Amino acid sequence: MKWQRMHKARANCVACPVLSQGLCGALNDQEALRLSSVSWHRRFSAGQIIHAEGEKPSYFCAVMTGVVKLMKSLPNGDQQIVGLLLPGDFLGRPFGGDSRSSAIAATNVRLCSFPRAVVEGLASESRVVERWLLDHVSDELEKAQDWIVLLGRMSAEQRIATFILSVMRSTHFEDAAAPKSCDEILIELSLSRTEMADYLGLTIETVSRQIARLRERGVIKVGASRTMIIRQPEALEATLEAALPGEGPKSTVRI
Amino acid sequence: MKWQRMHKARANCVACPVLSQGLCGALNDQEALRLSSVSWHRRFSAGQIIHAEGEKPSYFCAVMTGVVKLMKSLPNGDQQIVGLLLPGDFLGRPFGGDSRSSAIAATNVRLCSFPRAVVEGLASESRVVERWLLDHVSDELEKAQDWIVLLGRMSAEQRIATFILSVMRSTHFEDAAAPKSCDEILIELSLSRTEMADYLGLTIETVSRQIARLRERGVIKVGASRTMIIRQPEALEATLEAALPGEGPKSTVRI
DNA sequence: CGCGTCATTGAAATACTTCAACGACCGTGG
DNA sequence: CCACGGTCGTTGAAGTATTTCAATGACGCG
Repeated sequence: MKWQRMHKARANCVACPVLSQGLCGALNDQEALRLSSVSWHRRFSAGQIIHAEGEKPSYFCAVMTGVVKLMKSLPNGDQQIVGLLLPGDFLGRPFGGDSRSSAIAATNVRLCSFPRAVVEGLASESRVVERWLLDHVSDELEKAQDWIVLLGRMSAEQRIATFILSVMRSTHFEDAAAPKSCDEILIELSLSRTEMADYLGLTIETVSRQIARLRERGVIKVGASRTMIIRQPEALEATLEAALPGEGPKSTVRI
Repeated sequence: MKWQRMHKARANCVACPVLSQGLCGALNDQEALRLSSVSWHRRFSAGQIIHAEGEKPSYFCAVMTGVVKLMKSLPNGDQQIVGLLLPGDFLGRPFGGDSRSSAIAATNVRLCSFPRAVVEGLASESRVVERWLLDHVSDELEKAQDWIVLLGRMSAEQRIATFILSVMRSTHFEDAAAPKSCDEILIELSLSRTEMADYLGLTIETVSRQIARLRERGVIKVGASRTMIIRQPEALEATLEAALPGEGPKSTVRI
């Protein structure tokens, strides 16, 4: 397995999440070589603009480490995060025009960049590349639809709980297979309070208060520098089942 | 027979919006023939379930006429519309598994249905089909991101204004080219108040009240059966520019 | 030490929801 | 034909979750 992968890519791709989870894993040797020969790495520190709204990006980027936020601004200065990119995710719309949102590093970020033309050429020639792109965009669409539900129908408490759980699951996904009894789960939020507010459609104060309430209830323990310890994951999940007590969820389909 | 059919589509495709705006327009003669030979039309009346959340749809559908709503339900019975499909749009995730939302006819609907396998086969073989799908899903993602901004950051008044404007633009798009002086624009909402509420992340009462306010201000005139006349489109647009009076939009990029 | 950013907390304001009642419309059946 | 019940939309009054405004504390850095 590992041996086979060694052929696929250059040495510095071996430990790259883009290979294990992202686009590069879908490539054959020839394609991987072609792509890696024109790729280069870029670093951005937290807060730096990777590219601005309205610009046509001249390259595609795969996220290697860190978190990238996609933001939109309103005329009054409000901002809304419309997506978060994690390692393995892709930045830039294939065959698209100007970007409709700006991409900003939420943490320190390492990107693997490829010229637009090369990726588009690869996609036009390779069935698997175009298929991977289609699947990836479809996944992003489904995530966006989940977020629409969150923003449209959830209370502040539920939004916070959802966010914490999603961060937990994205970093401790192995717990699903092996439910260790270590019920003290340490997570790193990687977002400031302001960014959480922009992501969850709340104000910074509401975010702070809801986190304080969870802390007071003993559900979480807030650590320094955007870390937190989850002591009662069930309590977080319980807030999401907003069904009325003593009554199952209404199964009536509204027409 | 065969020679006579070498034009792009069957007779009943001629006036079809899927041909002019949707997938079928991207096909060559051979592909169009292949697809149309296995397609069949279905009708749904308003409120009927086209397919349910969690099921794997066995066919893809293109919307010919009417509006389809994609909905998600919460355990407490709340619902949220996560997308609206208009004529030319496509229903069903290519190469996807179970549907993550249910599709319900919002109005009377006519669909053109194709077996999954045929569309997937076509996409695997034809570059343009897969490209069209990619572009279409990417468009849907961008629309979803715009909706995230609406749900995350807009007031009820702004949501209503945005919705009315979007309906107006989708039916009177030609006005952009030729700004006729007929400033009485008649639109058909094609959504009930309940559906508007589910779409905009509000309650039915709030929707009703906001529409009443617009009517009282003379911005719109509410007609029967989900129609309305827009008298001051500028007023609707003005509510979206929520910039503070006498002051331009803040251009400071928050980090 | 002082300064800036970020987070927390309190009190007041408000936008939206919830609860409740009523009116309009429409097909059904007497 | 009109009375009846159903759905849908409107409106009012009360309640509440969240925002807004404002002040303070914690932390890192020159």
